[in-house]
Amino acid sequence: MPHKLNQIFSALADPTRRKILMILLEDDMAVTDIADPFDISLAAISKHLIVLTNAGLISQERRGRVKWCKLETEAMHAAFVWIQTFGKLDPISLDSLEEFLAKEKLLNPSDLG
Amino acid sequence: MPHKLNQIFSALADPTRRKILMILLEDDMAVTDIADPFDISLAAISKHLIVLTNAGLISQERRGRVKWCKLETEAMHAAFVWIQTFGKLDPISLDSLEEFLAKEKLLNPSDLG
DNA sequence: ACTTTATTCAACCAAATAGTTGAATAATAA
DNA sequence: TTATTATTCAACTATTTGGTTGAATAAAGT
Repeated sequence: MPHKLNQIFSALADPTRRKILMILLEDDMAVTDIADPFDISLAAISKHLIVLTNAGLISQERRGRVKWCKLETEAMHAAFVWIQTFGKLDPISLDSLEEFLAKEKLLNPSDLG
Repeated sequence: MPHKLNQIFSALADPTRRKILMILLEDDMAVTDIADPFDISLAAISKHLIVLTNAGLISQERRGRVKWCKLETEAMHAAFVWIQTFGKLDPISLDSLEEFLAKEKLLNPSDLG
């Protein structure tokens, strides 16, 4: 029973897992399809998905022999709220705005990792 | 040279480090004073502070024999922006931009007027 | 000069992490 | 039934992590 935030931030700390989350932004997906753009084994991806599931960042539902993965927003929101509550963030920064716009345009997950 | 977000999220994943950050919200502090409320060794705290420093979440400045630690907001902001951007990637919308700006302002109410 | 205070270093340990490979399970297709 | 496909399990490895202790360094204070 580790604190949820531990698991959430820990899950987000890995670039492969962040990339998986971005891929899932596009659509719900099967494990094999998620694994496709990566160079690591399917078993490794499977483990990453378990970590993401335990953190509550995604959910997995088996239908037939395929396990569908979908984003769950609540956990990410919890992390967001923690940071927001923490406060002390800069006032409107042009930097972050530019970064935001750049990323909006790209939509290439690998560029955001 | 791991990705900055790796280090930031990884640093935030540990409850001791999150607590240290909150303590530092109150004021800049020396290592020993930060360590006071914890039950672990000073050396362990020292290591945590190095992790936080490497992530850019705090800075340390030696004055005399005391090393002063202070929050640095930029790294936290980067994590914040990443999460926020994550939620907004789906549609490229003016709405999301406006929302982005609105939230930026809300973070620091004193800048509103 | 000696002592105390503040912090880190070095060596170690146990547990966790991210990866591998090969076998196992489970559902569908031929 | 026999393959094929989708996913996980098991066992292993290398690296990282969070902690310990005791010694080392550095700057004051007396």
